[in-house]
Amino acid sequence: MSQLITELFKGKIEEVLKAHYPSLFKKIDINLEPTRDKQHGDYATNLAFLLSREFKKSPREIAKELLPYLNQALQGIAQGKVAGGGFINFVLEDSVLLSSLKEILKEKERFGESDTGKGEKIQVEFVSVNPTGPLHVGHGKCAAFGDALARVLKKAGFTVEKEYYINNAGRQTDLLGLSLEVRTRQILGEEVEIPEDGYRGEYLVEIAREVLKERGKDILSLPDEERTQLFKELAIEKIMGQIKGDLENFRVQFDVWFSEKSLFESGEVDQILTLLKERGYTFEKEGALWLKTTLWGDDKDRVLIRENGSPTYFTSDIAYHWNKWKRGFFRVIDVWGADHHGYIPRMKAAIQALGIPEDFLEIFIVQFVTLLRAGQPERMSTRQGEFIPLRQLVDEVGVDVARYYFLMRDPATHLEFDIEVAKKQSMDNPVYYIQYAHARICSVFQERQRQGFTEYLGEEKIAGFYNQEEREIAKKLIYFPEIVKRSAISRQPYLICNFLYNLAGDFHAFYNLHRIIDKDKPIESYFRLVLCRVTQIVLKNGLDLLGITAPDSM
RNA sequence: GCGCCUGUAGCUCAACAGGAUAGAGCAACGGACUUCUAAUCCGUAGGUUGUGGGUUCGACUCCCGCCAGGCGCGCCA
Repeated sequence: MSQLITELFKGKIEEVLKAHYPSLFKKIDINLEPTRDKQHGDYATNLAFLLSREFKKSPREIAKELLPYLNQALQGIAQGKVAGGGFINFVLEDSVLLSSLKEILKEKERFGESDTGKGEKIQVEFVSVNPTGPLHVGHGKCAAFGDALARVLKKAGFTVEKEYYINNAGRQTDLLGLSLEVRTRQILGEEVEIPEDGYRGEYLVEIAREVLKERGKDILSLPDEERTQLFKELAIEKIMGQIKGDLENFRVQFDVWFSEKSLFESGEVDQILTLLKERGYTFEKEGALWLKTTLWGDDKDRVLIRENGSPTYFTSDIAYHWNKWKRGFFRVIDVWGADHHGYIPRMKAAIQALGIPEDFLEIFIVQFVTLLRAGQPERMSTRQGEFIPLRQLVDEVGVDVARYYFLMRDPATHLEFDIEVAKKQSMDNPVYYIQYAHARICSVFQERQRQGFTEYLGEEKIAGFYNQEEREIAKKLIYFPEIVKRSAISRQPYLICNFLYNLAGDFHAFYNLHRIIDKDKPIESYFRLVLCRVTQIVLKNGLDLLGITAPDSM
């Protein structure tokens, strides 16, 4: 894989600093970034501002001093100029851009990869919805985020495992089983009511019908304990089946489906309790066993074992994270819905109570989605049985659009998702804008076929840019691996969305201004076709990271 | 009351771990298809970055106070 351009750059700048400012070179965090304004060249550094503090000289003066050395070190890569109050602006040599394009041609679908992650094992656990109902739109946002994040991390050189934690133990699942039994009885005409905290969603009626069809009504005459257990298992099995189906339909696949129940069966929950007791972080009060989470900044201590002797969800969660730790991950990332954010301090505390470094666990909170339809907000809550299933949204707008809308923003912010806008196949819709660029390129290649313009002129004919628009595209393309890297490190897949959107914009602008295939100018045409090919590769690779298709025609 | 998230153009959002004149799309207005997909492009207009202080060469960005909205504060999960 090719070296990241800014890293190459920074290495050279460091050499200069080392040679001329040896005392400072370690202290300074070189900031080199692509310029926002083309007038300022391709890359800029604020180095002189940082040095001026130490040397008590004006930044501009320092920049001027530094410039000859930098230009010498960057010979053949870029040349700099001093601008503004002390910025040093660099213009990349065309030859660097051109050779990078050739590398993209060679790397194809691998382009964008880097060794940022050094193969470190990292786990992304997401969705992990209680199997008490189908996935709704909010879960979709978690699913899109977790999945894209995993893809991005992998591209950046991490070894990634995607995991779903199945909450198949505890009181909620008991209630679920009970609710299903009630629904089944209701179908048979019995006058029974769903328990107060039970699940009232229509989906249980459906499942009840299935159960009756498959098992017959004899199921209801089984002995109490057996019957309760069976209804619980059936409910979980059916609902997990639905959830898996919904996720697959949404192009989300998991490497591991981890069962909460297994933590009890393996004795890990008991082990964790013993461990915490041994470490001296537990105490008894009011008949319950508590963990001193306040030692690590939690608001209050938390119950591990209830007065009635049963462990809380928190306890199995601790065992779960202990299990993750034992599996040798370098980091684990939990993606949680916004309603769980109050849970973060206690989980972080638990990690530390176990003696695990705090930064082992990263928790990302995904804020809610507000669905709009004709200006009417639609609310979601699994408990009340009022929600828009993910499946329904996907049926309406498609997987590509749904995924893109969920991914295009920082998940920590509230998302307004207007179904009507998303359905429009128009410029309101950024997904189509990006996909359209890809389809257009495909169509250019079809046109090439039709015109019989198929001769291969060879790399040596890639001589130089014919206009500014081509150069802009090339500049953007070579930055893709760095965007992937940044996206991975900051855990923000939406950077990929922004990048692709801008790249598509540059391509559309180029396309409208310049004829690509011109039989009278074969070398020029050939170069532009190469540029198209390379753009196509990057668009495709970027869309892959988002789990979105790159259509050949639209 | 406490905690977390959010506040940028009429609307939806950018601004890359403080950088140069705060940018896109939509909506409005005006242009570009006998030529590789007009789901596109080009242009005009639109701003006291919620508000008051502070930190510094420089603040949408960091710190403190206020205001507004969302969410959470169970021996539920």
